Amino acid sequence: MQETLISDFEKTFQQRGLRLTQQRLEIFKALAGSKDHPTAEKIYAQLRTTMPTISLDTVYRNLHTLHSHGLINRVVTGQSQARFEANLSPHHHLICKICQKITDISWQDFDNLAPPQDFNQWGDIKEKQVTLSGICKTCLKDKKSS
Amino acid sequence: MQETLISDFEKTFQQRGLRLTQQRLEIFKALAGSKDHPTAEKIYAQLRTTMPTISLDTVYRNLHTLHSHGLINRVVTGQSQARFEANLSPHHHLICKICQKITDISWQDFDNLAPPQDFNQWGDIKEKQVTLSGICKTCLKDKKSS
DNA sequence: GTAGTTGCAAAAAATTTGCCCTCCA
DNA sequence: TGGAGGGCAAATTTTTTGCAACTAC
Repeated sequence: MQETLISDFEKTFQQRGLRLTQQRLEIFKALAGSKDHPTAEKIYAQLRTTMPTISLDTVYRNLHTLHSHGLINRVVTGQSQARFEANLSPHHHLICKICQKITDISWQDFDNLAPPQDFNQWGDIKEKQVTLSGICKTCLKDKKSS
Repeated sequence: MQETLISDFEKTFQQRGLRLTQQRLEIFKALAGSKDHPTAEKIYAQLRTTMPTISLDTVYRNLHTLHSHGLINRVVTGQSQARFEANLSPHHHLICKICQKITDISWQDFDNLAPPQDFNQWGDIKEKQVTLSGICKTCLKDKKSS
């Protein structure tokens, strides 16, 4: 399943005339292999352990490239630090206001809900997604004990 | 209606022991009186015309203060620059991927939809909101003509 | 070979902080 | 009048860019 993702990734690269560099592959693999919607800094820190020469600007540059080619998503949050994910299938997010942890969720009933007609006057709607925010179990416990 | 907002604002300040300074009032009024979900920079630029001595850090500081006291919202977006609004009633947003314009929308059917039970295991959900993104009419036209 | 990419360093953009003076409660 | 808040400048944080060297195609 991960391999499928990666071979799709390689194909898309060829189609677009982008070069498949080691760095790009590693950045994508890091995203595809994690569930925590990492920041650029986090990806950088992780990759440095196995690829000590990679630079932070390469991570930023490629997150931007991958995003603009629709290969990764930038998560819609209320934070200023960008968070990314390789999961492109429609889904939604739960965000903890304290620890900023992001959890993927699916919400079938919402997905089946058609937006009101008049939204179409606005223009061309490409994505609809729900952001739920609050305080996660772990942070609730921490609050009580402190 | 704006006056109600502002008097609520003043009351909340008293209750919390926060001081009602000219700057805070102007920042709040700028937000309450605009529909475009401005950034800190935009508010600063606007206020400078009538209050030339206000500083950008005061704007930032107070947006943070107002937000942490629940008097304003930070809009959930996929941008890194923070956008704010004084509209605290539950509503949703349409965001243009090109010009970044944010439009308020209401979506009754969604508001009536209860989140799946199992989301509650996650913790305490405080807000649920929809972000629709795409390309607005104006940007669609610009694309065609270019 | 050569255009697209990288790493380095520096710059830019966005936001926060320390310090001292001011002004609101 | 005491202390929260403002303005200034400097620092941090997050992200972008210019450029020479490098490498995938």
